[in-house]
This record gives sequence, structure tokens and C-alpha cells, in this order.
Amino acid sequence: MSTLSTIRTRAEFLAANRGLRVARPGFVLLARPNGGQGKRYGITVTRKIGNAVVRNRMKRRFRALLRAALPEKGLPDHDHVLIGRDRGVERNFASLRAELAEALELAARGKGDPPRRRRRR
RNA sequence: CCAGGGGGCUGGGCAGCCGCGUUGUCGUGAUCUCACCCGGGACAUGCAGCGAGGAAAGUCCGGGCUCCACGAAACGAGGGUGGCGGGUAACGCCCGCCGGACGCGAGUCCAGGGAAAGUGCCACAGAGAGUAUACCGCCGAUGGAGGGAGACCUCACAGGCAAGGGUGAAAGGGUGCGGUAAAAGCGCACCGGGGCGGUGGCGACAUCGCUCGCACGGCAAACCCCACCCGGAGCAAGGCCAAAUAGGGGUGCCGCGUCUUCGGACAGGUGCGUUUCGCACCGAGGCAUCCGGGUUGGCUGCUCGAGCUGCGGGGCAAUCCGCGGCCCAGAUGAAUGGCUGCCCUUGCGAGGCAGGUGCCCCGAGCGAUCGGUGGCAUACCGUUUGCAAGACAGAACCCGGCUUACAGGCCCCCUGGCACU
Repeated sequence: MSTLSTIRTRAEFLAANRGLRVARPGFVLLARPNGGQGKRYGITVTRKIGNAVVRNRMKRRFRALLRAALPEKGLPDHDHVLIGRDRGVERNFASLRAELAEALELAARGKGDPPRRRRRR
């Protein structure tokens, strides 16, 4: 039973940004292989979304989503990062759940939007 | 009942399923580890306890704590505070009181020391703005000119005045009477103000008496003066452990010794051994500065504290004292949650609906009125049902304040008005 762990350093978040990218109305899912670290997740909600109360609530709801979905549908040995979007604030929970399942499936099949940060280094 | 003033409290409730953080003389373990057992530690899991706010916010004051600096201290610089008394660890906070301004009142507001130490400023308007002034105006007693027999009249030249008009935020005390040619603290009364004294009060101050004809406009959130207070930086403070870097390069300054047959020898430096001394290595580098490279993990600080609460007592109060009880977040990409149901509050909509209310109908009664499986209406009270909404806002070392944000609800005291008894 691989336990879910979180990613927490800035470098890991930046690395995830170069992986697969699937955008949904409420959030953007990033997925990237992490070289045998198991399933890990991270959440990013920027100041643009709202004040501390709004951001914290969004993180908690995302965390609840990920804990429910990842053990079954998550990509093994990948880092999963959810980025909050404006429309995800107080979005219907069932919709979010469906969108996450959809996004994970797309990611599993290797389909995603092109990485945002194009060509660097 | 209407309008208003002051103060305090609260900040949705209950339940179910699935989760998170932390604590435990707690239980479990074919797990890992110290070191094989015992035992300890780690990890997982079960159980039990606890788990955001009144502002956790802004980071504006005051402290605790930590490190740094410092001979006590004084003076100076810089910053702050500013009626008086009290509370406090302390404060720029709080309470009470004083003074002023506003309000019919309950009450509210005040950066509220000094303008008689000095400097400075007072825009515009206005004649004049702090050495007062004279635009319009008033007078013209006195002197002058003219007239008249004279009383006196005319002129407004000398001159007198600052009452009235006008300007302004402010015009060098105010009102009234007397006085005068017209005026003026010129005189008087009252009010205001200065000085001296008495009384009351811890005090700010109040009050009374005498006295002075009035001198002292405003601004100190202008400089300034006076009194009092203040060392600096902050939990990314500070402490411990682990890991990593392995000694690279540039520039500047100083130095690079003596002998030599150029192989070395001596002097010198470093390390080791207990030492005279021996062995090994170095024999050109040293210092300063800049660049480059590496680490930016864990534990601790870290939550029991100027703590919360009940009762009793002192005090008008802020608050203090005594006794008893309680343990109440410690996260770190940052726990305290996700979903659902019922209830509560508010708003919007729907159904006349077994209630109320109004009208009608029928019946009874002389009548007030009463009765009805009766009809209609219902905006109001109520009821059923559907939908929506439930504020401001998330601890980050900890306290005491201030300020700002905030849906709704509850309680207490007081004022003015209306009505009733």
C-alpha cells in the first residue's frame, strides 16, 4: 500500500510544471513522473483567487478530492499538482469529482495540453 | 407605543458516513531499528482527550523572551508623550474627575502644558492684521473765513472722533446709562479679563473678597521653550545535531635568503615521537580583497500563561485581594476538513387551507348578541410547501491595548414625546 505523500518544495512544483497538463473549468491538473517516489500530490492556489479563507477552503476541498481519487485512478509514480482557478471557488463538489476523474484518465492516456513553459534551458 | 442615547453578550444548532493534526504511566504488532532476549526508539493501527477568532486581520503602541552593544552615570542628538488623580508589568490604553464646545435631554466630542523667553506666519478682501488704521462717515466746541445790530447762522480751511457703515476667520474687551461739538473706560453698573488674598479640594480647579480701567488677538498638528519617557535588532531571535563544501581563480602589497662544481649543502617552515635530538615532507609563500563553489535538512525555542472560571471581600469605577475548581491549538506547501440529512433565522414564490380576521347567507332572540361539516375574501397574524441566502474573516513565539471589517440575534440602563391608569 503506497501511502500518499505531498510534495512541498518549490523545485518539485516547478518540475511538475514541465509535465502533462490538463485544464478543467475548476482547476488545472499537472502530472509528471517522479522516478519511483510513489503517488504524490500538491496543491497550488495563488493570491489571485482570493483571501486566506477562500484559498484555504479551496485547498481543503482539493485535498479531499485527491485523497478519494488518487489511490484508484492516480498515475503510479507520478507527481500530481492541482492548480486552483477562479471558477473552482465553491464549485459543485460532484462536478469537481467528475472533472478530476476525467482529467486523470486523459493524463493516463498521455493526452494533455502542451506544457506551458515552452522551451527553456 | 414612537424617536433617541449609553453599555454588555452572541457570531447558527444536532446527527450520520469518510478524513486530518496533536497528546497519552493506554492497547495491538510475523514491520523496522539499537544489540539476540528483556527493554527502549521508530512506524502503522485501535481507543480516549483536545483542536481557530472576536477581531486569529492591520502590524499602530506597550511588555515578556532571545541575541548584540555598553563602566555606573551625566550631558547632548534623535524620537515620543502632554489637564488632574487613580489602575496596570507597561503603555500613546482603561477608569474617575476638572475645563471647554455641542445637544431640550440621556449624553457626545476635544493634540486640553507654555503665545508675559525669542523668531516667524495671519492668504483673499479691506483704509487698517499687531508699531494698529481712517475709505465712506460724524463733529467743527476751539482757531479761521463770510454774513448779521445781536443772539447766532453759513463754510468745512486748520483740527477733533472712531460711535455707525463697509471688508474679513479675526478690527485692539462686551451691553446699557451718563457724558460730549461729535466721541472715547472719559465716568458709572453688570458681564468678561489681570493681580493679590481667603475658603474648599490630594489635585486639575471651583468659589468668595479686595483691587486694577484693561494691559495680554489667533496659530506651538510653525520653529521653539518646559516637564516626563525611550540602547539596537528580532522566533528567519537564539541553542543543539546532522549533512555538504576539501581548500579553485583574479587583483594589490610584502617576501622569494647564503654558498655552489647547479647534483646539492646550510639556514627556515610544517607534521610525528616525552626530550638534547631524529625522521618525513615543504622549500615559496603570506596577508588583504573580490569572484567562483557548497549548504540552505532535523530537533529545540513551543506553549501553564500579567491564563480561564465560580464564590466571597475592598473600591463610584478601571481594577485589586483571598479561597476553590479547570488545562484550553501547536500546524510548518502549513492540521482543525469533505459530503449528506433534519432543525433554526431571513427573503422570495405558491396553495384558501381544518385556525384567526372581515363581509355575506341561514337559523335563534325585542335587542346587544349567539349558533352553523355554510359561502366568499385574505394584503395582516398563523399554517403547509418549494427555492435561495446565513456576515467579517484562518492561529504561525506569547501576552496587554488601539484601529479597522462585520449578516443577524439577545439582554440591561437611561432620555424626550404621545396615550392610558
